[in-house]
Amino acid sequence: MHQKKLKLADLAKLAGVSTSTASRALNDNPLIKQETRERIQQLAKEHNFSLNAAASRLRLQKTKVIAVLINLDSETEQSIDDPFLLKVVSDINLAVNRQGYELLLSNSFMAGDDWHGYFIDGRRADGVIVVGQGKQQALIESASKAGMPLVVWGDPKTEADYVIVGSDNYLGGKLAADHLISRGCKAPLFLGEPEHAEIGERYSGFCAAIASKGIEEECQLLKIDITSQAAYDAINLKLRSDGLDFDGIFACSDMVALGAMKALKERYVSIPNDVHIVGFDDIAMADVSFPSLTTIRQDTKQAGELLVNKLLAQLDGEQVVSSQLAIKLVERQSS
Amino acid sequence: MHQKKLKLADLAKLAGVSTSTASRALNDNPLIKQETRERIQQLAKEHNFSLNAAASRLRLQKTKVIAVLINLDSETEQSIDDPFLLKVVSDINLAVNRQGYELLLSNSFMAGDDWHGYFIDGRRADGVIVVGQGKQQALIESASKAGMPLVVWGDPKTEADYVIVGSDNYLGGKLAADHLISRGCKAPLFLGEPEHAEIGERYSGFCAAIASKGIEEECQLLKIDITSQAAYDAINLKLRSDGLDFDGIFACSDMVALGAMKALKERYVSIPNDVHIVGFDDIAMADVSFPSLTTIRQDTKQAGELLVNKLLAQLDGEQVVSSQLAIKLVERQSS
DNA sequence: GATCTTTATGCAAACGTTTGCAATAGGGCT
DNA sequence: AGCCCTATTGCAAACGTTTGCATAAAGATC
Repeated sequence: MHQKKLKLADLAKLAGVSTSTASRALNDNPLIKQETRERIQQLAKEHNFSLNAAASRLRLQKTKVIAVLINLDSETEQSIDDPFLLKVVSDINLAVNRQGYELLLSNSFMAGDDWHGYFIDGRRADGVIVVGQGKQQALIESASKAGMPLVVWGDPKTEADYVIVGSDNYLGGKLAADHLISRGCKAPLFLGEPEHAEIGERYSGFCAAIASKGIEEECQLLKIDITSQAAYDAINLKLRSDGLDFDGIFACSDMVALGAMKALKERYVSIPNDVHIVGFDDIAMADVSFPSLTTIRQDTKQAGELLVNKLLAQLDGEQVVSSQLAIKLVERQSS
Repeated sequence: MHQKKLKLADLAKLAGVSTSTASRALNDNPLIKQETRERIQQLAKEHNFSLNAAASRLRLQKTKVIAVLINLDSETEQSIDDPFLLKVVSDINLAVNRQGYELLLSNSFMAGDDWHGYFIDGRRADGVIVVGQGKQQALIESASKAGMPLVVWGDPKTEADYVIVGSDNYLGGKLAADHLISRGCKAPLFLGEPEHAEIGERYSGFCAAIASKGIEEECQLLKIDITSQAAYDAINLKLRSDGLDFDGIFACSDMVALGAMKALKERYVSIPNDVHIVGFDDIAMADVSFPSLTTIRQDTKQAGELLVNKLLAQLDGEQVVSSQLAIKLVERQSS
């Protein structure tokens, strides 16, 4: 078993100095003689000493913690299933750590209605990153109004008085449409729910590109949930009722694209000969599927870093604005 | 902006009681008259009051936090890519929350070498759940020896003096092999690295079933990393050098299976006619791939709950032992 | 040698809870 | 009236840091 926990005072006694000196030494305060500092740090290491974070946070009124708030499906309280969002969280985690902060993984269930109260007043975190397309606009709004340091992963073009980081969804939609057209598509189909802000932008970009080629007559929109199952079902249904009246698909996410692909393949629709498909996200699966999936890549690593940096800048009192990540078309076999 | 943060003393003053009464009231302590309790709780709600978690933790010597330690690839410091592990984390999150605890998402990079010191002495968490096949056996061992409350996601058959929760990998391997054989496979191939504990068990179960049918002569093992890319490359290479000298694959994970499937499809090997495939995990993609993937389902929801419950039991001083989760063969088109 | 800097350290208060113990009031009983 | 018992509340200490201010020692300047 473990020996009794050392407190700073014990360490100080061991070193023959006062607690204040020990504290300053561990924090590398230049007020303390270099030599003393090193001696105490060495001693701390030998004894596996660690500061009590609770005490430290109480005294400093800072936690060195960033909370990541994942919007759960409020109906089912389901955990997130979309691999893309989980990847974003994972990359945020790394970025947070690189800055010496810790990551509190939370969700709408824990945080309740008063996010500022829970996280900030409750001294659980210094700031919050919100991830995931929730219907929680109102809660975000009011937390932001209450002065909670906050950055949101979403569509950066959205008008809001809080900071948003996200991809250039409009351009993504445009690129996807241009690509489909360049492949000879005459009757492209958009698969997704444009009411959702990010997807709405993708749809706008998509439509703009389509319109500029004058083929908007033949362009269709199929509103579905952002899951592969929904895409699979929707495409199946559509093929049964309308037949194959489209020759290209732009799916609002890779998971959606893969669901659609499966439905098509089951009915022996050839990809990309009969239907060209473009997805969005570039999750790992996009490269592994057969045929591999052409898609618009979102840079999650950069996203994580940007989200964190902007939040920390806010904590430093800087004025911060929303910003947009570059996206990139990755051509593969499906188109 | 936000009004100045209320402290418990302020709330007490507003209610016309002492701090101690207010504290007890908020914690629903029966020492306080029911009516007073309700009045104070009501008042707290009205003023969006929340207790300072730092102060509370300092006083209580408890954090009500559980840390989840994800073993990063120590070489590349890459974030996790495997959708299955991320799903496990996500389900742990829910289970943790349901118990009224919070989740600190951490990794080997932050925790350093002295996990007990960092998490427990540092009062960052009350206990730790380790996820992910790290080479960190030694660190786990010593943290456990130091008395750190700990549960590990891994292979529960492994001899260890800490508590492990995981699926019945041996049985999973057996089921997979039996299934392949029942489909007429005569020359099955195992895809994965048996040095890894969990995969080793799957391989043992697989071999046992194969041997009982007397076809071990034709059985092959292809050692690869647990990524779809590695599987894709390995199968490609094998087809080129040996030709198609197997008629079934048991992949150590779904991602691996999907990588293998892609390589086969590109060479027009028919699935399941020429080669039957069984994966492991049952990630969302297994159902969406084409053909959909037969696989051994691991129950991540139950895993999350079991991991958390066992950890909390340890915190309550109970004696806890490793345990095994039931798995299930999910038959789909690939076999 | 007296005064002023500079350098290095220690003292003690404060951060906001929780809780053992003491205190008070009210009621029932003899 | 005196006593005990119960129900409810308050006082004050403690959790382990960090930091403004005071102090002490040593060197620099006149």
